[in-house]
Amino acid sequence: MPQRKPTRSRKPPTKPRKSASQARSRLTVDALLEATARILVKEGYDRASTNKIAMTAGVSIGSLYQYFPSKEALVSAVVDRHTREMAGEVREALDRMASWPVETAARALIAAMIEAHRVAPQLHRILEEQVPRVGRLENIKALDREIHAAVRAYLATHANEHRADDHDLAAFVCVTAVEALTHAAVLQRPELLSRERAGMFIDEVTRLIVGYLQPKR
Amino acid sequence: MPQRKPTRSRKPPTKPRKSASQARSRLTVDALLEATARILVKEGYDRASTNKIAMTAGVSIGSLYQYFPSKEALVSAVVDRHTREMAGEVREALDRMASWPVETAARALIAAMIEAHRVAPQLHRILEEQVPRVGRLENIKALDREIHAAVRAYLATHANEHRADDHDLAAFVCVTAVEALTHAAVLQRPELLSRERAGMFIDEVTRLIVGYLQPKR
Amino acid sequence: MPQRKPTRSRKPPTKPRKSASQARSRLTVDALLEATARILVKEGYDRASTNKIAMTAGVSIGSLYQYFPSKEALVSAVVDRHTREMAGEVREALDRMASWPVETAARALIAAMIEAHRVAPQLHRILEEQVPRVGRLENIKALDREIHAAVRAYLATHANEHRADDHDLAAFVCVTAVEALTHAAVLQRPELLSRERAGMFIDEVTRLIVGYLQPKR
Amino acid sequence: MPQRKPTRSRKPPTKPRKSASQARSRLTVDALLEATARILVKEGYDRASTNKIAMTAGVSIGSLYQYFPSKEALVSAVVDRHTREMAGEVREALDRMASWPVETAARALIAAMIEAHRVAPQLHRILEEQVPRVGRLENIKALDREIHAAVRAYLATHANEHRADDHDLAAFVCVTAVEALTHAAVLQRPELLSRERAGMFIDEVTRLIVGYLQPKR
DNA sequence: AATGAATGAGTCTTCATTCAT
DNA sequence: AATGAATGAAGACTCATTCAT
Repeated sequence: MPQRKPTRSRKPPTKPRKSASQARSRLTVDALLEATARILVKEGYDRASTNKIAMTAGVSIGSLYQYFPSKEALVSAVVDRHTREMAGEVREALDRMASWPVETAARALIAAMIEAHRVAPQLHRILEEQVPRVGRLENIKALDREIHAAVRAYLATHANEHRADDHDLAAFVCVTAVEALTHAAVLQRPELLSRERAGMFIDEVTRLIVGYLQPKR
Repeated sequence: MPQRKPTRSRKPPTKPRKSASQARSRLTVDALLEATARILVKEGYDRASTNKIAMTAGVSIGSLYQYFPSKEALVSAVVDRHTREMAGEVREALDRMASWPVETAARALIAAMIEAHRVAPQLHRILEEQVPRVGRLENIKALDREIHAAVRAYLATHANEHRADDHDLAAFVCVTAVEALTHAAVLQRPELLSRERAGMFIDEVTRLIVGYLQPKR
Repeated sequence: MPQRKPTRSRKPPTKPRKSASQARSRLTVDALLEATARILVKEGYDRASTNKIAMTAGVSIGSLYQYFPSKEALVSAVVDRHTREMAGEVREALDRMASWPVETAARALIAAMIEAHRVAPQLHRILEEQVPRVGRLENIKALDREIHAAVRAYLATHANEHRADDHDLAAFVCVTAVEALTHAAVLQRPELLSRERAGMFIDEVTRLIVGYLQPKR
Repeated sequence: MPQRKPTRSRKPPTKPRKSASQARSRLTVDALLEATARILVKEGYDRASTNKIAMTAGVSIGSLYQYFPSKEALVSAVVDRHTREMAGEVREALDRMASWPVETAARALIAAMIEAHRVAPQLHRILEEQVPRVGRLENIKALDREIHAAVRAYLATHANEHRADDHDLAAFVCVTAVEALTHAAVLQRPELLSRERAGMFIDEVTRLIVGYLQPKR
């Protein structure tokens, strides 16, 4: 990622310089985000110095500050990117499952969340643990709320397929439990998610949710 | 190792000579632990400077270092104290419930964990999130493992009362879910734990666990 | 490892682009070494705080640590520079005198050592006295050993011109004595080294050495 | 050395308390000087903290400051004691040798100086190297000057037994050389001073001095 | 636009010294 | 007199950020 970009472009400046420089900017920004993520994981928030990040990105510290006005802004951008990446999987599942029966829906959501957590589990942990403290980087929580709202909506729509009265509370219980299990599995018991055993783990969590929501009978 | 001068004065003093100096030390240490906890919560680990802690404790920085040889030692002492406080409740419940049927046992443990989390929820979060990174302050994790082991043992003993085959996995699921819910409730939904609603929340979590473990029929 | 941008501009620049920044660095480093030496002399090793050094150098403390990773490294650099400066004179004399008769050789070496000590006598003292303790900054001792070895070799080669049997011991006596006298003269009796009297002092020390080495008859 | 002195004296206060306490004071002061010397050698001047000294002496830091108003005063006392101890040997030799012929006198003085340096060579080094810088602890230099004066006087008295015109200069040369050799031998070549070889070393240094002072023919 | 030298507030920690007990 | 808890100035060093080139 210390991209050595061509100092001179092959062709006579047919294309507007702006474009060229924009592409360059893009590369620089990407390199910075990449480096930040990597160092965040390796060193933790406070030991991740902007100088080290710039160096790792193969960029001068001056350039870093050209693109991000502060360390916080930089980390914030990493959070954004990461959240966006995770959100995709989950949102799709949420959309798809809207009309499915409880067990199928639960299984789908759980699988999606596990998948989402696999994107960058260690980065996820760091961001979740160390970043909140920095300030109002509510970005991650937003996804949480989104999921929560979707699940609550699902429970309302499918009210006759489960025994929960308080949909908000039930959504809280389900989402919190699934998140925690996903998180813990990825970070503490990765072996549970191996190709062979992942299905079993999903079954188990599904059972937890289904058992909880099951019609009183 | 300087000389301990005679603790006893000629005649048994009416009041236990809690040795003025010792009492003073105790106060200083307590003030420091208190201040550390408070600042840890308010500022996070890295923003919690020893100077600020000393100032908040109304104690000179020199005194701080007289009692704690480093920032880490100070935080470590806070962790110890906090863990000890939390552990009491939970251990008792674990002991008591050993012979109880699943539902009763689950309810007891859940109630105990909620109670334990009420001691200092925000401090708990900070310690759990930020302290590991500092070092091998495994103190908190130890409690976790202890609970996990106890639950696994319980499941083994009561094997015929539930449907779980893999006791380790089941314990992982139960403990992780209960912990997460407790944690989340305390931190994000304190209203769930109000006098009137707490019972309902406990019911709900108990249902989650019981539904998960219930005999297949 | 940040990217080295093309050092060459399109056309060979008229002036060697001593890269403004490099020149600046050089200046900073020099200022720091200078300031360190000065403060070392004025205050001694431990009173020489890095902050004071930076201030004296007209440089920020941050810059100091940009170039020297620790106080010890800074002092070490001063030692290096000083030793290198002193070594020149002496080494030349050692080379030259290899084939000369005892008296001439002694006189040459003594003169060279006095000259070497004149470079920065007070700094020399501080470095010699206080720096060893800090670490294995053996840099100065190395010069000593070098001189000692050269003198021993000289005595071996010219064995028939003197009465010493144990060349190692004789070298130890000669070098220690000459060093001490040089040192003491520079520091305690600078008047002995004034233009008019320096010759006399050299004569005297030469006599000491020659008298010691003289053939038994 | 953490002397446990009796808290209550055996006998009814027949003796004036003052005396008792004076003896105690003496002991405390001695313990402090001893501890200071030891720590000075082991840790160097700046790392020798008064707290550590007090602890080593088995005395409270408060007591230390009762007897010595500052760290400098404490070290100064150690210097005094050490100088006094060294001075004895040398002064005696200086007295004795006053009427002796050059060679005998030289040998006696040299032997005495070696003996003096043997008292506490490492302490000697520390005091000589690190203490001057602290301040006007001229105490050691005083002994030097005393020796120098005595030697100059000797040379004047025995003017016809040697070739030196400038007695001051000759004394400077002799004393500086002998001191340096003694010092260097003790610290760097202790093997030279072993029972068997010490005589040889004394011979050698004597030859240096005698060769230097010998009548022109 | 990029560079990287420079900045300096702020961090942890030590230690000589004071003073209430 | 002794004790040792408390003090706080000062030191080495880090790192987010600025700015001249």
